[in-house]
Amino acid sequence: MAGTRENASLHDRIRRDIEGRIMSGEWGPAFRIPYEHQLMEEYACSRMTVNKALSSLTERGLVERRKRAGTYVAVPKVHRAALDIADIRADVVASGRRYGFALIEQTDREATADDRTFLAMPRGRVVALSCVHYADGRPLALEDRLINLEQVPAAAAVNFESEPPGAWLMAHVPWSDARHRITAVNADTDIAARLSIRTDQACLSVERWTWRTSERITYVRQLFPGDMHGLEAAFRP
Amino acid sequence: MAGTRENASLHDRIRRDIEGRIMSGEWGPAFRIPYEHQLMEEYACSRMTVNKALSSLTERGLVERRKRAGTYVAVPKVHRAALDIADIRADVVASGRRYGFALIEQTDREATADDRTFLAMPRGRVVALSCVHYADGRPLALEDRLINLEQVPAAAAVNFESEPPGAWLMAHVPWSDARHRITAVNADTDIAARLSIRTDQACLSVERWTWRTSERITYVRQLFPGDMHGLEAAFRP
DNA sequence: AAGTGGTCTAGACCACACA
DNA sequence: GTGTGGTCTAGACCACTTG
Repeated sequence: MAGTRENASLHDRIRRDIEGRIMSGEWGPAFRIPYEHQLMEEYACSRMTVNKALSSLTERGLVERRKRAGTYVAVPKVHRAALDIADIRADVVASGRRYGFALIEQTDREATADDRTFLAMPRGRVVALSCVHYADGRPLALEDRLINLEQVPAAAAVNFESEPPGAWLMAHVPWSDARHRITAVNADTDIAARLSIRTDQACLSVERWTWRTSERITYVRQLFPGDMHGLEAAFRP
Repeated sequence: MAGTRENASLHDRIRRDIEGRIMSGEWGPAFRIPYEHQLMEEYACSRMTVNKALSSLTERGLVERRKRAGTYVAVPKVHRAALDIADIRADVVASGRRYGFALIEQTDREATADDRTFLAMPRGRVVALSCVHYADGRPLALEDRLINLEQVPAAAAVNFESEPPGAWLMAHVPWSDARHRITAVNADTDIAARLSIRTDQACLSVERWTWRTSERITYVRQLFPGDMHGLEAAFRP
């Protein structure tokens, strides 16, 4: 077992040790991990240090702790993946491609019935946007967005021709929560025309509802040609 | 500000307080959060307690800490979403639907060139599986899977007609890391036949490579009809 | 040079779940 | 009851970074 990191804190080393034993299968699911007092002796440290390591493992879902019973290796039930959905412009620029942006439509209107559903607002004004993101000159994504003007009045004064709405919102509006829905859809003729793909081409649809406290800030649907874009997700943050 | 939870630990309350100030926009991006010593006085507690709250916020990506400089509200750069990809059988059962499973093919073979690429193995034997998952009698997903027999020799003796491979692996094989790739693809005639959908129907493709330490355990691709299945992701791990 | 956060200690009391 | 983990204290030393 070469390659153990030297420059790590003690609680980090304890965590890695236990993690290693779990990952290798040495300590299988439902195995009872030594009590904190035993680990204290083993590592010759205080209980807080041991506790920090075990708490970290609990947060990561690798172990389960029950008072009086002890700490057990968890039986994994799901693949928990961390999906980093970046602002499209930042994503394109970061990958060294040339970013382009075209605003199709920007309207400021009293919320329609659909708008009110998507933004869970009883009434008020919204900004509705349609735009296309380009990477190296090719259409990368078609974006349809609603912004709740009751929550983000400043959005009414922004000209989204110069700055993509996602980037503007990310930088100017604090948000606390978001839900994503990822599906696959066939391009209709309109979508196909916007994205320069054939009708019926499979597209990845990423929908996102963004909250601040209990109020919805924005709803967005981004459509990516299926052959041009995939979401990559790594296991656990 | 009603509704503050009473039965929470102190570090939890501190974390929520700060979280609330950030979410509400009161403390915007790049705002300097009070020093730990100030928070100690404000909450009349020890530094460790304050530190625990701030460390938690750091892990969640809401603040950034720099020695000598202080703690600052982070500028969010990505939407980090936690994607829980459950074992399909568990998922179907949990949603109250009837689960069905059909094994199409199970072969035990010397790894082909493709197999070796997917599993990053120089040589050895693999199990290759094709199967269909059903929910309430309708095809929900087409699954193609490779299992590295060098790493999971027990898989050679399993009859996957009675137990879906995903469920078996989840319960029997410890794994430490996984990568996911999510794309949209058009169904070819073969896929369409297996899933009882029309050719060209958009499908959600979820590919997963699973590691244990540095060895790859399994590769799987699951295809869901785009109109039958979406992935839901919540903000934050 | 000084002040920040990172880490750690050696105790302590408590709630809770199990025997 | 008893022993577990959950939480907290009042200190301490250190590394790092910035003024």
